[in-house]
Amino acid sequence: MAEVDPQMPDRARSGPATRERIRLAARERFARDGFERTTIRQVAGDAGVDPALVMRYFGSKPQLFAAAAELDIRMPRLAEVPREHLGEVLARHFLHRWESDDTLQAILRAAATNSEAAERMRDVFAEQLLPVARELATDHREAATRAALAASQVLGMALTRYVLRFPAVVELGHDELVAWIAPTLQRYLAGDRD
Amino acid sequence: MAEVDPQMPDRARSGPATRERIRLAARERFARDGFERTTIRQVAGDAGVDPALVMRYFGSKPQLFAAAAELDIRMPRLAEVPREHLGEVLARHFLHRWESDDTLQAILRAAATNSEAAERMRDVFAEQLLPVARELATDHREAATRAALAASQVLGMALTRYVLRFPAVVELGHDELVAWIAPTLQRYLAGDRD
DNA sequence: CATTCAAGTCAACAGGTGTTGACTAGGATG
DNA sequence: CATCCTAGTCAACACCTGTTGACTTGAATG
Repeated sequence: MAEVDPQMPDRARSGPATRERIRLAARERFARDGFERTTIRQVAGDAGVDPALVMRYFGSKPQLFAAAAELDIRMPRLAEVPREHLGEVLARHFLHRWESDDTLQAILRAAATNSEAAERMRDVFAEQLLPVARELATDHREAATRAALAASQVLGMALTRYVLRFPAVVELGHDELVAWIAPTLQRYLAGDRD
Repeated sequence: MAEVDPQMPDRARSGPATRERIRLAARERFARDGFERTTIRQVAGDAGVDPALVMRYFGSKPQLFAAAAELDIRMPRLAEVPREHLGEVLARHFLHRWESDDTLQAILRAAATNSEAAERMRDVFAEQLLPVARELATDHREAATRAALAASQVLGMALTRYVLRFPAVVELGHDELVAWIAPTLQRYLAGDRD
């Protein structure tokens, strides 16, 4: 039977737990420094572990990134949202999503130089926005265009706020940012062209 | 007196010319691969030159990047543009600007991991859009917000089109793209909040 | 022709990288 | 107690990086 706190020297010697500690440390580094500037030795150091253990658990640096960038796409219930408020709900959702953890920042920073990360970013937005656009526009091609345009504004906001850190964007509160951006998303997804 | 074509073995042995060749090769690499993945040896190879010569001319890799990312900010005459067409003129200007050479792509890719490049990107947009916003909004703080929001859409477009290569954005022609984005810029710079 | 000075090359350095394989703890099980 | 398997460490590998200093080339000048 397993003892309760059998006076562990420093930390429990549990496989899955350290694996998760490594994964989170990697996510933070990738989010802050991007793919190439993040080193296995740094991640190992942050997790209090030998670099070889990182390799043992994840196989290679790209695989470590893939694991660190895993994302569960939680979209809000949009069926019950009135069509004219879709832009607002989406703007608020994405803002919260980008700030609740640093997975998306990690993917974005890495995507600038890593084509796998770029592909993952495309997939994320295809899964999140395409269904919404398809429900509003019957034409598939037009729906894809509208979803991508909405993505361009969401990503532009994320880029200027979290990566390039434009002061004027960083200083805006959630409500202000939503007030500015929601109408843009609304028009891209459901509006006319002007 | 200088001979005209004195049967050069391969290329003229001119300092400034090779320096410029190196600078352009570096710009291309930085635009394609970002800062860290670009190596001095690659740039030297592209320019048909020894790596040591790159160092001799530019001093260090960051200084090489700074030289490669030099940009002359050519803004169109905006004084004679009717206020209600500002968005359209700007959208078209930026689209052309991003595609006429790869300097901005180089800065954008590098900016994801390099804080100097991020600062340069902030400066570029401060110089380009702030004056426009200031002419339309008397309040300096509001002008800065409006300029930054316009920047977020321009950069979001550039990111999805040139870096992440969202198919739906890549496939759009200039006119279509302008038709979609111009109203957004117009509203950010000169419109109400909704 | 001899000199000179810029243009350019060569070979090496010191340090950091991802990755590997052999080794060592350490707690549960027989 | 002996065994066994997982968790973890150690030391090294091969390679690539930015950067340096000594050297060579080559064309113009005196």
